[in-house]
Amino acid sequence: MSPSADKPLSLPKTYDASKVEDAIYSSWEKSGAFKPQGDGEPYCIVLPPPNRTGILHIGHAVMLAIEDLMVRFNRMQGRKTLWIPGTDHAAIATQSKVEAQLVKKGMKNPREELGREKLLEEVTKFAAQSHETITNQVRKMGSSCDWSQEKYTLDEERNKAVNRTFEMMYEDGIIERGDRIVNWDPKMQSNVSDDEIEWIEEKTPFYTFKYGPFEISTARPETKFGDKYVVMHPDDKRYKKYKEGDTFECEWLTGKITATVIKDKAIDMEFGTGVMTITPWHDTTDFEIAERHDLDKEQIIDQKGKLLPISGDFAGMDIDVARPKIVDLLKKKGLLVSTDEDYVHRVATNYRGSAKLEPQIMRQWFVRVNKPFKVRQDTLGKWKKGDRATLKDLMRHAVDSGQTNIVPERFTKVYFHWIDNLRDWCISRQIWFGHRIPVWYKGGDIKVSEKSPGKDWEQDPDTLDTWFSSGLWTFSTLGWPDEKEWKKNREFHPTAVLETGYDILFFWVARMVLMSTYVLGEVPFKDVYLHGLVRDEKGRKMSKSLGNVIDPLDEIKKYGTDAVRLSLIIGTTPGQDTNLSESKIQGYRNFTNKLWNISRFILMQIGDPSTGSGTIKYSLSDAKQNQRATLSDKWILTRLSEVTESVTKKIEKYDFSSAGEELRDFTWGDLADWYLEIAKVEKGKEEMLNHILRTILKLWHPFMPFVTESIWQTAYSNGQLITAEWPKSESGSSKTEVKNFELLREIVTVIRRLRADNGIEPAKKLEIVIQGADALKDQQDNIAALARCSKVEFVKEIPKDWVSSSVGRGMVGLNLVGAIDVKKEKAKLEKEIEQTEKYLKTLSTRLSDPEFKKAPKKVVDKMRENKEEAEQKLNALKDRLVSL
RNA sequence: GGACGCAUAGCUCAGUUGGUUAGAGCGCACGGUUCACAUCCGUGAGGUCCCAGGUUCGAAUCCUGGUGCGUCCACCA
Repeated sequence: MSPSADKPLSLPKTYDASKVEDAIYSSWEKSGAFKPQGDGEPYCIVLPPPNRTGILHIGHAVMLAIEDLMVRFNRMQGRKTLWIPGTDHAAIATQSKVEAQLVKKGMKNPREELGREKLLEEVTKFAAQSHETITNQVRKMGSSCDWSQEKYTLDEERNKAVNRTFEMMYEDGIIERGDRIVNWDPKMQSNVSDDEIEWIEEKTPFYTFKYGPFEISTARPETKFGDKYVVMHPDDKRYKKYKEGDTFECEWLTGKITATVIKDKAIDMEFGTGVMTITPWHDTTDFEIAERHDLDKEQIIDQKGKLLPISGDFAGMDIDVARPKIVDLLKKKGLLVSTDEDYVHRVATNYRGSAKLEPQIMRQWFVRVNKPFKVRQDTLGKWKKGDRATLKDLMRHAVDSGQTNIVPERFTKVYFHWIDNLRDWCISRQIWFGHRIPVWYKGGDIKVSEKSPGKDWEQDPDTLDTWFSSGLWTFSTLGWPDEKEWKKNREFHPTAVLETGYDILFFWVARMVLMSTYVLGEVPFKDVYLHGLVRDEKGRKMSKSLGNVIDPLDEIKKYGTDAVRLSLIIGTTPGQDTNLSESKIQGYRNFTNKLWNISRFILMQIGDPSTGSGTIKYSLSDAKQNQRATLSDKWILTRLSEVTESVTKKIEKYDFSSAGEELRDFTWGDLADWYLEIAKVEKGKEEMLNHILRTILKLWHPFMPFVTESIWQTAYSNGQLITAEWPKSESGSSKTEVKNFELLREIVTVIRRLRADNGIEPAKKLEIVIQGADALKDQQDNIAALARCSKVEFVKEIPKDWVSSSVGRGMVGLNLVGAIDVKKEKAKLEKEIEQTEKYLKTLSTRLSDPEFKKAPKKVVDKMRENKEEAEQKLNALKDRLVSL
């Protein structure tokens, strides 16, 4: 019972996370607990690979906290659990970061100065360093992933997967090369995909010029050199007299030109004059118009952002420099009609570097999303092998058929909308870091092959979009296309869930669906769980410039990993952005310490927990144990069982926040504040306490792996908590006991309030009497201890000169001899009577309404019960008032 | 222009098929240190559930309209 003198517990008063976390982590890793074990149902998550560009940020921390929670939960439930870690080479991001570093060191143009091989060496070196940093940080978060299976998006095996997929798609005709308009980044010297565009608002002068008989407006006069088509809407009455194909002479930038009238529905009649000239080489819409009408396309701006000879005197000039000069020229020619200085439009920038993008027509590789091909497998359900479908069809079907489920559900709509608007995916990039396109050229011949087909063949210099390899991630990490590896891991695919931020739903999630359904005929994951963005306490995005960035590693150092994890899980809902403040983390640090002290108290109560009587399970269905159990035991066991069941269900439903909150309320509000207080009075609870402690440590483990494991290993010498069995809820519950215990709590609270209201110091012991709670007659000692009273008595009527208050169906009285103010006491009672009467009235009207019969029985019963209780309470109050 | 989300206590947010007199954490006020924990304990104050209609016996919850904030997509000559 008492702390055993011969084996003093070495638990300090305060939990110090920084002292134990690293050791615990490496003990887990060494023990092999992170590896899939047993022959339970397979459960697999692939870690969204962090980029090898820098350090772990708060978004990663959310991801790791949630994924580790799911993984630990499933592992403890006996599933054969595998969490595969890895990193992403993040092609453009990484190469441009290294280039920027080299420029900072004094290099002018790293690509020219170093050449392909040397630059790649530099980038690879940097990526290796980043890898060390980032994986150590992933460990710091407590992530229980199987490091022996770590993968890299750019390693040899993943390259095989990429090449194999490329070959398949090329064979099926859905990878094609073509001259099309792409988003060219003049700074990066590469194109980027539509999804990588970030639109930024910009105020630019908006000029209106005379163009023959028309007026046209533009914010970009520097692109207008080759313009020789004037386009209007076919239904525009203002320009009825002009017919498609009409030509006219007009004075323009480089002198007289012949322009042609084109009619196209892409024109917005409301905008500007309803007429525009087009620059097909440098504008997506214009390009499409030109394609429709088979018009000439001319390049005006080169790939470095300088004007070409077509611009005459401006040739070689930077576009920003040329623009005002071009306007001057047109003004001198008398062609400038007006200038709107307040015009705001949106310009396309690269979301990774915020450089302005310049559309260009270039020869690139594309994945055709709308082109039908012969489906390779029957496994998707909708198609037989050989049926024709498009990649879009596959992507839509995966979610439509319920094979993949998105949480929260509303993102399903967003997903479908994205697919509907999806254009062909440009996959070639003009950078060197990444998977080289497995295509070889010799004269006019093209061959797709991993290795050189022979002498004089030259490989395509470009690399693939980083998302091409990321798209394969769920199965390339499991060994595909290597037959042996893939066979070994086949059981883990489709993976259970893909957990990531909603901001990369399009970039990544959708592309994984595309790749997996195409290559394997199988969805990549059963569920998608999307978490929200973490913002600062005012709801602003975290950014270096605002100085509001919360670095998870700093917080871990200060408050411990468990506190950081809880702060990211509790109070957040899927798909919803959350605000995080340091004080929130502090609050959860307090809670970890509370749990520590709860455990410390229990361990001191029960002495040596690992020996004891040997019985650790405590069950109400065991008659012997049931007989010995007190009211508080039955209450806490029932609650524990309820909480176990509810928390399990909530985690299964991805409702982590609510699960954590419920556990916290139970641990702090029920266990610590009530049961442990009673345990100080009622003795002989060793087995109970042991059972409760073991259960809550297990329940908390997925949320707070470190503190729980630390306590577990201090208390129980055999085994680790990480691989312990998840608790099961009991079938037997004691509803009456729960109710009675709640009444006990209410009585104690009422007494505490009475004391506070009457200014009685807590140290002063008092006599109390209770009227009408006979079920609690054996609880005098507990009530006395909890409410700090010297004597508790059950009576028929409360003495006149005692202060009182209603509780449940009865009254509680407190001996304040002589101090009672009858007038005040009466007023208090009258007010309470009034409130109760009002409440009764609403209940009565509702109950007597014949229509109320429509309500479910449960509701009606509950309301009847409430009414009865209120009536008894009213009687008690009235009696008391009379007696005064 | 299209779609989505949010609006509940001073702050951050729960509130799961509509059903007790709407909740938590933080903050605030008051009281408390021997005996697990001051990273603690106890008590309390604080709400027109954004507004207006509607459906219903019953609405924070469902419907319609509006206001404010935010996000995504498309377009911007």
